[in-house]
This record gives sequence, structure tokens and C-alpha cells, in this order.
Amino acid sequence: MADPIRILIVDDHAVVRKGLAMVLRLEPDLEVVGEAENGRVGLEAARSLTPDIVLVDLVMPEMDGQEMALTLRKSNPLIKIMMLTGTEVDDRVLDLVAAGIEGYVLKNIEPVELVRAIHAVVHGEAYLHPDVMKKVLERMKPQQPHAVSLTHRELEVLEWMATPNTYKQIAVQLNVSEETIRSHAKSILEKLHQPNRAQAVLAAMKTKLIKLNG
Amino acid sequence: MADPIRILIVDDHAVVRKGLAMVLRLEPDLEVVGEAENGRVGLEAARSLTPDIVLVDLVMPEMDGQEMALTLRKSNPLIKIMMLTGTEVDDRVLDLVAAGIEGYVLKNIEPVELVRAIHAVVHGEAYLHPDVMKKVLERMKPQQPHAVSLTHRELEVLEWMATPNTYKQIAVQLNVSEETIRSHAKSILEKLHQPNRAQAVLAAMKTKLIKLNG
DNA sequence: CCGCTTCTCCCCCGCGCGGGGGAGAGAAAA
DNA sequence: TTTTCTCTCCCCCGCGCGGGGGAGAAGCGG
Repeated sequence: MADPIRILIVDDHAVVRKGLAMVLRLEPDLEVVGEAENGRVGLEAARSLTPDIVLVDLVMPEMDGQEMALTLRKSNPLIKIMMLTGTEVDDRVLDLVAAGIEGYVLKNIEPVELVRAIHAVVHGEAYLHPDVMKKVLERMKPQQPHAVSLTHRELEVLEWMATPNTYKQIAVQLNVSEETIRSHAKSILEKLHQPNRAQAVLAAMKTKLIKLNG
Repeated sequence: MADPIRILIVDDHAVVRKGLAMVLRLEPDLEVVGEAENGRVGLEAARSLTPDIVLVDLVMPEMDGQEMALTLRKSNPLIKIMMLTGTEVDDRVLDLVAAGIEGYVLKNIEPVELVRAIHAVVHGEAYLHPDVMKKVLERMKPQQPHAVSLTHRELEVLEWMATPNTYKQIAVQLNVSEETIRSHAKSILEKLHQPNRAQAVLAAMKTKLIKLNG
């Protein structure tokens, strides 16, 4: 094996950076060439160091992993990107996967597995954590079945239905007739199989169709 | 300074354990005497090693940090406990603080600050991360002012108001007259300062007065 | 004993809203 | 081009519900 794999670590947690570096330095064919504490610094480091792969934490101050990854992907597409995240699989994964980010691992990954993942990604394979893969597949499939497809307008009205406004007041807000709002509301109740406005809003919240701003 | 502070690290992420250990070993008066990958193992280790302080991750498989902390607090109250958590301040903090856990830091803490926190806790002080302290204070204050005190019966009716049932149907369920339910509902809306049933239910959910069973 | 709270029940009124119709314009798909 | 979907708007009806009253019984604490 010739040149070692050059690695850049981007994470705002100092202990995570040190821990990753320690684990990776145990491997003779891996070389940690730099560390950065946020996306902005990481972007500069990646461009000057031109590592083979960057390990990027998803949540960071100033510039998060998503923004950094997407930016780096455009400017330096040859640099591989491995996203690191907590135990929860963020919805942003889907955008990242769609953008062609090849690696996605949770922080509780076993060191040996992480090393394996790095090798895989550097050699052009994609490495997705099982949970991530599951989430991606979930989001791919249930498009067709019965995911209760509200139109854009209906979704907009539904969000207003979660406020104290009456239909008349919502109509004023959206610059349409009250009858139009009532018409949309009727469609919404029918599609969601709910008996009234209150239950429709509750059901929508449970299924993450809308979220409450508190 | 005589004996070093004996530390046990409990975290399911190997890289975090190594990172913490590395950072802490740089301090001459700190000694990492053990590591454990979950609460169950951590509990055994704590009892056999009797460290001065345990650093415990909140989220772990098998037995999480909360359960381990509460159990250890009962069996070995002299061992100090420092909870570690991600960037999000979990609601479980409040229970832990109430149980007398003296330390609570986020994982993005600076190494120097972590060392300071360990010293503080070992010497009998409490060390709460600013965000945690904020959360605790938030939850403490709104107790007294006027935490919207609904009667038991009103709370019961409020929970029914979150269902598709009409007042008449709720009345049947609770074996009282419809007028009684309407009367309670009026009091509830007034106390919660909400214009209608739907908003009352939403407001109640936001303030954790009731929870949705989905 | 008297005041206060809680739970119960009753009346009336008017509006919000759910359910049933129908219809036209424009865009997108077949 | 014809059909289908989406958004818009209209009518009528009846019930659910919010808001305004009042009242009696039971229990608690001063």
C-alpha cells in the first residue's frame, strides 16, 4: 500500500476530534492531516489541504455540516465526504444523499467499522449506516401508497387551521373568499378522515404534516 | 495536592470515551480509572472501582444515563455524577437535577471548562451548563405565578376535549349532563385564555398539560 | 357559622363550522 | 383535443360550540 489516506476532521466538539484522531492514527494507512471546529474553517482547510476525505459533523456553529458538505461538493467534487451525526437520523440526510454525499455514519459507530467505512468511501463506494439506509428507503417507498397527498394550497390552509383564526379571518389573510377557505377545509377533512377542524390539526401534527411553532 | 481525582467514564461512543480520556489524562491531578459502554456495565464498574466521580452519557443502550445515575445515587451517594449530553437540553435534566445530580455539561464543552467542572463537582459544588441552568430556572419560575391551575375534573374534561367526541358524547362517557361538560369547558377556555376548543387543546399540548397518545 | 371552591345542572342566543349540493377558469395530463 | 386536477366562489341547512346569565349541594378552612 503506497500513500496513506489523508483525512480532515471537522467537528465542534474538541473531545470528539481528539477521539477520532486517536482512533484513526492507530491505523498505519490513515493520516489525519488537519482538524477544524466548524464548517467555515473546515471549508478553508479542505481547500488548502486537499485531503482524500473529510469527516464532517452535521451540527456545528457558524456553518453546519450540511452547508459545508454541499459547498465542498460543488467546489472540490473529488474530495470524499463522510457525515458524522448523533444517534438520531436527521431528515437532512435525505438532501445530502440526494446531493451525492457518499458516507453517513452515526457517532456510536465502532472504531473498526469507521475505518472500514473510510476505506469504502475512499475507494468510491457509498457507506450508509443501516438506520440511514432504512430512512432513505422509507422515504423512497411511501411516495406512492397512500401518504395523504394534500395540495400546496390545502397544506397552507391546514397550517392556518391550527391558529385561532376563523375561516373568515383566514380568508382575509390569504386574500380569497371565505367560501374558498371553507371549500379547502372540506377537502382537508375528507382527505385526513377527520370529523372536525380540531381533530384534523391534531392528526396533522401527529403525522408531522405540520408542526407547532412553540 | 495529594491523591488525584479518580474518574470513571461511561459512554457508548468509543471515540468519545477515548477523547475524554485523552483530554483528562493531560491533567496531572486527574486519573481515569475505568471506562464503560453502557449504564449496566457502568454501574458495576462504579461499585467496584468507587471512583470520586463518574462522567455519564445520557443516551446509551441497555441502561441509559438517567437510570444509571438515579440507581447509583441511591446505592453510592458519595460518588459524584456528571451527566454528559448532546447539544439539545433534554427534559430529563429536570428529574436529574431534582434527584441531586450535581453536574450537567454538554458534549461541546471546552476541555479546560470540563476540567474546571470536574473540580467544582468533586469539591461539592454544583456545575450546570448555562443552557441547563436556564431550562431549570424556566421550569422553576412558572410554578408560582399562575401556572393555570385547572381542577382535576377540568383536566379530565380537557383530555376528552382532545378527542373527536362532542360535548354530549363526553358527557355520556363521564356519566354527567352535557351542560356540566359545557360548564367545565367554559371554565377551561377562560383559564387557558383560549378562544375555542381547538386552540385550548393545542395550548395544553404545548405547555405539556396534556400529551397526545400517538 | 360563614365564605370559598368544586362539581353539578339549567336557560338563551348567535355564530362558527361540517356536510350537502353546484360551477367556472386555467393548467396539466391523457 | 378532451379529460382531469386545482383553485376559486356560491347556496342552504343544522348542529356544535362559545358566551352570557343563574343555582343548588358538598366539602374545606377561617
